[in-house]
Amino acid sequence: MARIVVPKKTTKLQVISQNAALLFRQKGYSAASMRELAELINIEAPSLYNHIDNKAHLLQLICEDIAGKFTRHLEEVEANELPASKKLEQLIRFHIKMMVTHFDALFVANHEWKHLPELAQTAFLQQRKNYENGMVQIIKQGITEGELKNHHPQIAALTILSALRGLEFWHKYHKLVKEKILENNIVQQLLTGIKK
Amino acid sequence: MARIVVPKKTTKLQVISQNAALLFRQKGYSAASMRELAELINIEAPSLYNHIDNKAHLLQLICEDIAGKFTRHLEEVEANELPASKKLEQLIRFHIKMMVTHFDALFVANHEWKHLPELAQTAFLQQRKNYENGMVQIIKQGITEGELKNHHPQIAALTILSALRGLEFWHKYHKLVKEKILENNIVQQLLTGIKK
DNA sequence: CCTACCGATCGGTAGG
DNA sequence: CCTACCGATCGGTAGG
Repeated sequence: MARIVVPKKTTKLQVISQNAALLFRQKGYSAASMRELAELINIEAPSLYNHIDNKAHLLQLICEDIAGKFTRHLEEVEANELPASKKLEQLIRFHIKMMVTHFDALFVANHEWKHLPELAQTAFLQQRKNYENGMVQIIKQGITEGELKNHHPQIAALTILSALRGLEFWHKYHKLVKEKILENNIVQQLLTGIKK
Repeated sequence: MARIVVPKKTTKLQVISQNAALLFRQKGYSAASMRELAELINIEAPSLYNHIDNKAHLLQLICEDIAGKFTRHLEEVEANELPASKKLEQLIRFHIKMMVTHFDALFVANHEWKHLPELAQTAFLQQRKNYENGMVQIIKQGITEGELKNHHPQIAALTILSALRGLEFWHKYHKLVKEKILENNIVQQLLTGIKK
């Protein structure tokens, strides 16, 4: 039997949504026009609608992709039996990796989800909430096991998550500071603080 | 001579810009229309232009006000001779206070500054950069004096600032968790970390 | 502060 | 994938 090779083809829809992520990040979802997007990929604006339903549909693709990646990673982390601090470290490093490899889409998901249609927005926020809850559980585990300080677990999770969400402007330091150094500094600071 | 009493009058411009901050936060600058804004304060849209030059001018007022408040506070903190950790604590607590008292405007300044006209945007980013540099200097001072860990000062400053910028979704917890408890948790976590 | 209104631009459709 | 085009909405002005 012949080996079936599935070529890793980039579909037109993928090209469109990648360029949409770039454009939405640069100008914001509302200020970005479908005509600009079309120009980026050298077609006329109406041709976009052979691949997508409407503008919001594009935003939905971007946000769902990002949410799915984080959700799946959390599940992987939860599946392993590790100390809480190790799990947190894995989550933190994944955030940094995503910021480097999926900068535009992650930025858009973080900033433009308010413009999602109602159903998609509800689903997106639910996944976000689940992710947050997962981190809270890990922190509770760490407190129970005596590894972490007895902080308010939800505040602790939100503080870490908001620090990571702010990773955006670390993107430009990515060229100035070696990535691993950046990553290790952030991990260390979020886990053990800055004070001696 | 008669005592001159200056009444603390809220000008129409202030009413407009407060409502603009609310609207820009809720819908984003680009998606918010001047007609909606006018409706919020029960006048017709063209009447807005008796008080402002244009839509961008409103965004400018909001961002400049926020930037000015942070800049002045930093200068106050720098003027006192205190250990670096105390200075950082003051900055952190001020951020939290601003998030509670100027939520809309701070949110808009953080999220919508990209839509500022070029000159205003340059000035805004310069003030932000100065603020960041001020925090870096404080961290360097703390390292020199042996009080803080020898972290990369700029990464440390950006990590703290991005955590604080994410304060947005703590706004809703403000009713659930007592403000001082929230504040103390955040200060402690950012300074000393979560790990035992 | 209002009415009346304008030019520009938008997302999207029809039809091929 | 294109040309031709539409209805809606936008920021803003004129004139009082």
